[in-house]
Amino acid sequence: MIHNHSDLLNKVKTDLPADELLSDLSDLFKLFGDSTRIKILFALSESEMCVCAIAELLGMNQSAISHQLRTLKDANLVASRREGKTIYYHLSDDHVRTIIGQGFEHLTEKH
Amino acid sequence: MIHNHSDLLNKVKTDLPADELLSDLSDLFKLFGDSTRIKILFALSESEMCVCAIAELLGMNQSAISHQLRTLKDANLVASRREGKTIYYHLSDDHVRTIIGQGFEHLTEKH
DNA sequence: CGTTCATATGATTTATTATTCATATGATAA
DNA sequence: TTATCATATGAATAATAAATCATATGAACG
Repeated sequence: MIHNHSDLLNKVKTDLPADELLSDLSDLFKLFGDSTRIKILFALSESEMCVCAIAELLGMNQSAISHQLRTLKDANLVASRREGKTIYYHLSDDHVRTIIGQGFEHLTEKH
Repeated sequence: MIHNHSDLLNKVKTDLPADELLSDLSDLFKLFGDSTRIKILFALSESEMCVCAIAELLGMNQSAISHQLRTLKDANLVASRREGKTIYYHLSDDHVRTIIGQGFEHLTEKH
């Protein structure tokens, strides 16, 4: 750490957002960083779905899906409505589609 | 799983990308889903930096930063060049900025 | 009511991953 | 060549989190 970069450090340090914001940001991306959740979000970007439909679509058990839906709901990425015994989930806003779309572009645009 | 949603399932199933692609997508987001890596990427979006500068900026030891840079390099999110004993890292393309920007927007646009 | 269906939840197990420590590599300069 | 500086790497530890199992909740309907 001898070699000098204090000028650069000061510059970057002032531009870097607060730790808490960066932590929130990584927490957000973490939600997209699991294949089960990405599949759920992708499915919901097509259509509102109930829990057991998602479970059947992904070939996973109901409990696992419920846990992940809870995570996504706590983060306000999805919302739900009840209709009798069934609970339907949907994306809570369009940012989810945009973020996934950007990731997709990154993957597919690479040669 | 008695209640019927096979029509919906068939529709969504055809639109859902292949498992491998969705897995790649979550792997991509996973890289942004760690606060150390997000900080590194953010810093590099300001300026090319050497390893020890990043370590000093984040208040972490050199080894931890090196390990994370390796992860980011393996995923082609960052690239490096050598100048004498020093190795400078930079973002490998603009998608990184775009993806982080989208996440940022999502966070800040919420009331 | 009690039963059934759809979903949620808590606890446990299992798997994954970030950081640390010690050491290796690789370039430079004396 | 030896010493030093900057970085990389392997192994081990520690922390986090996903899936599973068993069970709880809560609505509808006989």
